[in-house]
Amino acid sequence: MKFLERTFQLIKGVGPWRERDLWARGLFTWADFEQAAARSVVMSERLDAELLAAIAQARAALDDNHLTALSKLVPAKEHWRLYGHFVEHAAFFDIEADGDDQPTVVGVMDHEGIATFRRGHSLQQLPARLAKSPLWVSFNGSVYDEPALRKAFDDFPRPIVHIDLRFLIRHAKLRGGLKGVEDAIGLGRPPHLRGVKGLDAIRLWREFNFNGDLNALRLLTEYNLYDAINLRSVLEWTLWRTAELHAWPVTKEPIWERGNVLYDVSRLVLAL
DNA sequence: TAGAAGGATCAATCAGCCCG
DNA sequence: CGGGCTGATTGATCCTTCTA
Repeated sequence: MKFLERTFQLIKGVGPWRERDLWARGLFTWADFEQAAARSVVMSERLDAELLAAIAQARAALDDNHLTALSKLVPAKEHWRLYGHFVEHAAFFDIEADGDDQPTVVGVMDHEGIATFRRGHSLQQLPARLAKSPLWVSFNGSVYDEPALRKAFDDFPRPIVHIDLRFLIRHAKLRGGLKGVEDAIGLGRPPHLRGVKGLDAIRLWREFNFNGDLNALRLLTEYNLYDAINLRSVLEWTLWRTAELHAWPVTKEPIWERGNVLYDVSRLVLAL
């Protein structure tokens, strides 16, 4: 799906309003605009010239896989459009915490696969792992997870782009928490994970930490990894649905299948 | 070309929301 | 609950266009 080249919000002077206006005039992509601007004035001489230059810059940055340059050209609100071009550089992550917002178990899925990090064991390796991915995906992570991690670590890495699904799902006319969204789009979880919620994570951690209950840790870890993994399904579903709602032509790319990764989850949990 | 009006973006403020 | 960012809202500013 080509989302990036359908936005014109690349310069000061073109916001959501002008963009909608261009779409309404039949200009949907950068190429459409370039053709129209070559024939006559589209917005104004000055804005046309600036937008043409910005489009050229964006094209060049795309060719170079230059995420930093692109993230500066496109307003943060539209950063989700970059995902399709940088799937290989994305990290999906979710944290569990104790009652004091101290991270206990953190799940990550990136190009290398899935990984779990736990306080008192492997949590110190988390910053290095996340630092490998310049694009982060989370649910409410810009509000909760990232600040909590920043508080827990002296020098925590920063992403170049952080896509927070909490706000993105509104593009697909959805609201609510991650679990609710999963239900709404028919994304399943195994029976023993149904009904487990964020607040249960606090209890499960205590049962492991104070009583050494290994089953509690297993359940907590599995729950956490499902949170992280399902982010990808929810994100891709949301993008697909957004395209559908806008009637953007969609080249049918199947939504990511979790199968192989779910097998890895079982292995990882059993190895605890 | 100059002045003014209209319209769109931008900046600041506020409440809502979802995380553990 | 406590935290804190996003998105909606409102007011201010900039740009463009119209008229003479």
